[in-house]
Amino acid sequence: MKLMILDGNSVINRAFFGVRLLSTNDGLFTNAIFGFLNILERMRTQEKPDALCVAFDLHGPTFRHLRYDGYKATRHPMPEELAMQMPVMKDVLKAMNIPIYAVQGWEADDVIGTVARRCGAEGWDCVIVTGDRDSLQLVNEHVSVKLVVTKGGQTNATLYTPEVFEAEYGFEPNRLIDLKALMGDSSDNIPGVAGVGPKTATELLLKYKTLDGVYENLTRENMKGKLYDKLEAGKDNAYLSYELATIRLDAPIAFTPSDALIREPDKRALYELFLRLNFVKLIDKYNLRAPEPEQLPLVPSEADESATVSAPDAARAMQWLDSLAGKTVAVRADAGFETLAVDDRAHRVLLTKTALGGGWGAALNKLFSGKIHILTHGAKELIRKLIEGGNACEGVVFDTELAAYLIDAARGKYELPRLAADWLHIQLPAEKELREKGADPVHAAQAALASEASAILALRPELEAELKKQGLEKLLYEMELPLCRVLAEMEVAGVLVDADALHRFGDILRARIAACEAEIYRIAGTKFNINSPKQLGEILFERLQLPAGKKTKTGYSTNVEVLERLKSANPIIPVIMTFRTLTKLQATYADGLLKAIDPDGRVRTTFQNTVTSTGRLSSTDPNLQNIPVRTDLGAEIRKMFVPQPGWVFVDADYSQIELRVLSCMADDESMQEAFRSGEDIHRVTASQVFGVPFDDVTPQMRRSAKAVNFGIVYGISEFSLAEDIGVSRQEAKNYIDSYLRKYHGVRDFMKAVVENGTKDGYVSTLYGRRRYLPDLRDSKYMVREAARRMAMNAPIQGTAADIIKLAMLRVREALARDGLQARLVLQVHDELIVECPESEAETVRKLVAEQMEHAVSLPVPLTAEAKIGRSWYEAK
DNA sequence: TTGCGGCCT
DNA sequence: GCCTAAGGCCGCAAC
Repeated sequence: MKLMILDGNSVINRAFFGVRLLSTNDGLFTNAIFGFLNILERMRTQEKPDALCVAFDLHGPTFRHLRYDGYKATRHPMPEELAMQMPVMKDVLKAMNIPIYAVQGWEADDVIGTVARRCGAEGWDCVIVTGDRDSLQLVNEHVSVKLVVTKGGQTNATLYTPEVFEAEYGFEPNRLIDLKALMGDSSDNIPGVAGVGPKTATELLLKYKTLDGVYENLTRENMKGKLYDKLEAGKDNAYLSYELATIRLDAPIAFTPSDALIREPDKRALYELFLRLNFVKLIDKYNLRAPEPEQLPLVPSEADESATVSAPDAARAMQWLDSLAGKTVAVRADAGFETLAVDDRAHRVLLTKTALGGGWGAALNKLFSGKIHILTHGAKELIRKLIEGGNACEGVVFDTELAAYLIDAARGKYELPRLAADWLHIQLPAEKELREKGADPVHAAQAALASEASAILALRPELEAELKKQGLEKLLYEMELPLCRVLAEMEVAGVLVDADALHRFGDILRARIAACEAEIYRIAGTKFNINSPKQLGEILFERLQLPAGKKTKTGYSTNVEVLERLKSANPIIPVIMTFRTLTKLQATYADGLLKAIDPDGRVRTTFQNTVTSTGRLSSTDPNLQNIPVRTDLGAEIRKMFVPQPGWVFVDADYSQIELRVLSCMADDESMQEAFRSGEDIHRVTASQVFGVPFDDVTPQMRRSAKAVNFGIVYGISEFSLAEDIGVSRQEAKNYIDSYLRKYHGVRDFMKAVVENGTKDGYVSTLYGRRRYLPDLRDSKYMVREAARRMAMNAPIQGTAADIIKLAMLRVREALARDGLQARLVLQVHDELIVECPESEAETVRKLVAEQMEHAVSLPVPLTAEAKIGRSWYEAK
């Protein structure tokens, strides 16, 4: 039989420092618990013990402290982030039915030693899992130690048997005590013999076997040089250390190995704990069945005793909807928008196209007339579906997805089951599981949908309280929620793409690509897949013997920078670069865009409003925020984006919005003055940084200043700046230094942002949008530096994102107010594109620029330039 | 699914 | 001495 005992404090410490800090929503960090369980399970799999228990230290002095004041005096206090996890860790172990042993006044090591000895007495084997080498002294034929080591995020364990130990140390395990007695241990503040370190101590032990042996042979002949004096002087300390270093085998615990025989966990309790900790995967791993979801009343509630939900016919539905005026309901739509689950707290109703028949549209119009307060998950999507169906879309007052995004934009995912687990500690019945339980497909889907509606209702107060706590209410109610309507309209509107022109452009590209291909194969002397970085690398750096520069983790790097350096080394390089450009345009933009054109000739993107960690929008399916513009050939694509016949585009973009925002947030008088002067900002910066009169700024100086301006916004490093503008690191450093001397408000701001971010755990935009950056406290330099750059960039980028969102609301409002047909079609971070009848062009141009410029009031002017054109290319 | 490369602000 | 700019999306190759 075999027992495994874990040194709880030691293992949880390893876990804490080995796993990234993650917190649940109530501020509890969970990384150490997660890591502990990982280690526990891995060790359990490897060792297959019959019994399992954990030993912990308790607060307060031990007999060692009483024996020697200095004992562990220099020990670091446990970080608060770890301390808060300890009680929960113990709860988890209790729920797992794993016994915990701890004795006041004794260390976990002594408890472990005692347990190990009792195992031996009963004829059991014992495996000790710990991160602390001290326990190795316990190793014997019955006792082994799994030493847990965390290295670069990887946790590994080495099994120490007597043989392994002796091979490494050269003496038997319990001589470790003698070793420590001689050399001491700085981490426990065990003194040892002054002047004797690991080398001398080991040498002495190899020669004289034990501490006693050393002192029995303490003569000037045996101990050369000052060693004799050192040992002589340190004798008391050595024996004191021997005592302190000895793990006791007689701790006062009631224990026999069979007490710790492995038992089934308390599944219910463990499930609750894992939910609280967000350990969703572990719930599966430990096969913890979810408790039955709470049964909510169904409609007709008295009549329906089964778990399925029934749907009213049109007459009953309309009657019920009438009764909802002024009330609040949660609404959840299915993917096909043929069923809406509506929960008004008293009833859960399914409005289905099938049951309502011709009354479907009327029911929707009543539900979304604005008289009923609607809570939903994914308001933009819901509103888009309603607009597409030509229905009313008023009254949406809360969105659990948007709320969760504002609360923590770094999460990335905000599915309802996850929110329900996090905030309500319930597991939503999934459609799949309901089907497995025997519900027919339709009813399973409907029941799942209905429980989601109920979850929305229950989530609202929770999320609202958190929004209030974080000061995010205005952002939700006055920015994100109203913006859903605007975004939905933009998505529905789409933008016209000239498919014929795109086809013609694709044909031209195809021909040029074929020519490049032939030329590349000719020079290479063989055919290969040029699109494969692997094959291309082999051709360039092996077959053609070009000097390989950077490497990626899978092979040679073949990106533009590498190719750029090789440009003159071989004529194949420029052709490959051209090939890359052409195939990119062909695949992503010509072919890619053609695939996305709807039957009416328009392309409809999805604007994601819960994706970026800074508050920006993103665009997918297709991405219309990365249409080429930089190169002439690429910009051709923009000529294919056209207004409908008789209409024009108005394209307005903010000038230097991020730098203007920075000047305000940093309260930097010099930079603000530069913007108030109305002059070209990069030129002003150049003149100030290089200390030359404005009129003497050379194009080169302006380019450098522009790069520094960009770099500042991104959280600059001199290396990257040097790389970017092609100067020495020293020169780049000089630029940055004189920049920050001139704009010292910016310097102070950056410093403060990082400091506050580290202290608070998050940084904020002018309007209170947060970004959490726990990595600011990471122990690894690189991780911390990356977080610092994010801390410096997020408030700037995020505030600019807030401002253009407000501008979009104002533009939409003003266009409607003035009865114009003009409509927003695209947003590209600092740019708005509006499509309008030719007759409205000039009015709209002025209106859009005006609304953008006055979206917010700042100490510097915000300027927006708006142009009119017959294509995106022309209008920009 | 991951890695690379490349397009945008 | 670390190895270096923020935020995205997508196509292709290769596993």
